[in-house]
Amino acid sequence: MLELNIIREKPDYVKERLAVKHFGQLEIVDRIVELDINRRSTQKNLDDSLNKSNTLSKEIGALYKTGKREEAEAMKAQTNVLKEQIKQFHDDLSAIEEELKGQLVLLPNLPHTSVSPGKTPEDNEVVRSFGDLPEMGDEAKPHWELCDEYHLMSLELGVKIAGAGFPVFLGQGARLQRAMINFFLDEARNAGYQEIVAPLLVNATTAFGTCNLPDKEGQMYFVGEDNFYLIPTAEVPLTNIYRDEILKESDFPIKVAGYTPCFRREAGSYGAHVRGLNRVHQFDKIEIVQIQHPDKSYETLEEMVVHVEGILQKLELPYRILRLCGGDATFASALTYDFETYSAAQKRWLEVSSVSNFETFQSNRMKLRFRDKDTKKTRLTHTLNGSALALARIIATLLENNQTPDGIKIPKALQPYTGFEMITK
RNA sequence: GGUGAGGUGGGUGAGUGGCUGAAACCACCAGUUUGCUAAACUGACGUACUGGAAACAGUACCGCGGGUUCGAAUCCCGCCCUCACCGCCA
Repeated sequence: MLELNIIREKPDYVKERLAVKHFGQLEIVDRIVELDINRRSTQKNLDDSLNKSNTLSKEIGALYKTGKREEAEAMKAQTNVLKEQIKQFHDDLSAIEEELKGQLVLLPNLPHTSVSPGKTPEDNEVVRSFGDLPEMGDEAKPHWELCDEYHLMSLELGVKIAGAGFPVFLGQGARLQRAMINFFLDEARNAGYQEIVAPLLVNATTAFGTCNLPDKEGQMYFVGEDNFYLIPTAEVPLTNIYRDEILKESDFPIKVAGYTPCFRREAGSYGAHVRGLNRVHQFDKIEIVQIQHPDKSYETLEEMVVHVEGILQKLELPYRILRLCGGDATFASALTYDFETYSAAQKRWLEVSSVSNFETFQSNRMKLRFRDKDTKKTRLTHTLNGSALALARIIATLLENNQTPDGIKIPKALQPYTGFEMITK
């Protein structure tokens, strides 16, 4: 949620930046400015009326105390008019605030100045690439064939147990998965992140805090019986740990990491390129989250990018980093880097990580503040997060790129975790 | 699931209709004292909104929402949550 004072002070600048994200409903900005003015004058009226009412009440109390009953009774009549006014102003204010919040929640975050105004994924800027693309020719098998051949994963079994898009990992496939989880968590811990195990079900307030509600409501599984949402990413519980907090500057940076399964309905996204593990309803992910001082958040973003790169390099996977253009960036982020690894058999890049700075967009919703040591006032923090890493697709790439006639090679860094060097039949 | 108790500031906890935005104590912060540390002493010490250049002033908030009353942390109603015991259970 954008900060109201930016909209109030620089509505044209806000519109200009929103245009970079190809946000069409710029009239919302004008409506917000209008509502804000109404809100303030109504607030003033309410406060003034309340002030009169409070003053009268005190006088009445004093009169009773000194035994002047008749005078007190006479004064009570005056309060009736005030009471009606107060009720009216109060109702008006509530209505205005409700609409204001409703409008505010519709605006996406303003993009960072480095974000290009492109529209589609093709317009994303490749920041850098690493590693040589594997050349395997046409006999390279896609990971879904490899999974069958080596009995690593079954989507059919998932259908039997749950439904389409719920993979069941088997034997060496399951062990590979567990190895990666441990490897990624160790990497995060070595980089200074506190490891956290958080709930997989969250309430609506939490989902709102990280902007998953109302913006992406249809993307989350909802447990109606108890009004819980299944988390689409650990970002949701991990960031909300700090909701409604006022931090000290010495608390920065807060670095937490957690492994969780992630649940996504992925409504409406079916087709040829979502085969196998490319897009599933449940996958495992290690998420890193940082809460940082506004002056340092972009340094932190770079640090997180370097962290993800380090993992991909240890896994010996060719990757590239994209700076998302305005049209492809997510609703809440100011700047996002996507990481893609190249899958040899599918001959395409697969997104395996997304690292973002949300600036104050989430913290404003969460009322996550810190006390500025100079001004002593509270300010909103910046929040950042990134996948380090998302599992299902990493496994897809790894299987495809490391296939040999004798089996599938496990990268050296992972071998201590898997306990085997090669996946064999 | 059943029964009972309770939700007050960072923490403990007082407060049953006006003098309470809220005692006291603890913690935190600043300072004094002190070879250092500790202790002791002094002071400051909630959040948000509105008006104001600021100083400052007004308003709201004692789980949330409504109600009674001139006036509610305090009385009434609904909801949420927590704790204890019993039952069930990994």
